[in-house]
Amino acid sequence: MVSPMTAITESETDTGGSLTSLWERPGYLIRRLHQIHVAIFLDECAEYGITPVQYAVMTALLNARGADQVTLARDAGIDRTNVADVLARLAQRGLVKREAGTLDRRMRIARLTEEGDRIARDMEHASLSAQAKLMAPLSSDKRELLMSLMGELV
Amino acid sequence: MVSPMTAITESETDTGGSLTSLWERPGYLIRRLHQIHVAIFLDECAEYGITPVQYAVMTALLNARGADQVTLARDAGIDRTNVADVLARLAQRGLVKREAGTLDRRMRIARLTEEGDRIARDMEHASLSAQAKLMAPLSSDKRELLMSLMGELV
DNA sequence: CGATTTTAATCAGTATACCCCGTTAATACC
DNA sequence: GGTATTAACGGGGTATACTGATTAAAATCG
Repeated sequence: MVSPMTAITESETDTGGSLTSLWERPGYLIRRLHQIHVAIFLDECAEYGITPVQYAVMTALLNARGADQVTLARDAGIDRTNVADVLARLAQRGLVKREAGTLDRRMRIARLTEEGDRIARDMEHASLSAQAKLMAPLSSDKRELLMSLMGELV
Repeated sequence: MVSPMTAITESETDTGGSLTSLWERPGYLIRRLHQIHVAIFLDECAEYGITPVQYAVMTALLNARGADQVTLARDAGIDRTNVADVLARLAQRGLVKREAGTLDRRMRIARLTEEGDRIARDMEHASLSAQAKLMAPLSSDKRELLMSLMGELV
């Protein structure tokens, strides 16, 4: 019984043959989970004005300082073309700088600026807080279970 | 931490101190899962040219034939303003028609056309196939476990 | 060595998804 | 009655995500 309580029962709506509830399907649950996480993250990190994806890229740059866009895309789990957009936005805000590669001049190596480095580290606690809120309904056992199950699929 | 911002001459990339792996965080796993599901769905339903969200709206319309946009948004788990966009695209393709409500004339009741109804039912197997592909790495026990855990969070 | 292929990045275009604001019309409430 | 409240539309704005096509540099092969 996953019905999202639609209290509207006009004669115009016919809650007739229910095939399969949407919420018994993994895709919808995953999409909703994703929406909820983004909302929580944005709320928690509102003071920084950084989105989850931007934070992913910044964290990837923090771990491997200096990376080309393909490596960055793989590390952060983002499309290659999208990395360029995200980097452009971060660069516009002065959090990231890009230089032409010396070894391979096709590449453009992205690095965090000092401010980008500082913000990325400051946001650590906000990120952890967002995770905690997201997983709050579950016990720690269930959290680990969920993480390992999702890890198997990815 | 290693000295910040030192010129890296030889390799340009410094796989330095790893703080926390991105993939040990729930948000990244959820985002990746979402991306993977969308990709599988689009691939599986390429012949119909229907996106997951469009299919969600169509399925919601299939279960409750005739629904206003607010109800539709809640049932499908989509933003209210976005429902209008999705419905407009579906209406343009002749899969959905919208009529003014009779009981509450503020509402516009959306319904599937015959073609929309047919396509929605035809896509059932493609949707199930996409789910199967997504959850393939897990045993049926683990699938149910994952579903129930995600259900708790949503 | 020259020619082909592969790769990195960019640009253009489309679609989702969320947010804000204001407006209009109809309903519901006091 | 008048006053919220609600449903939808309109516009604009931003960010994610993908598809192509293109350019330039590198690697590979004949």
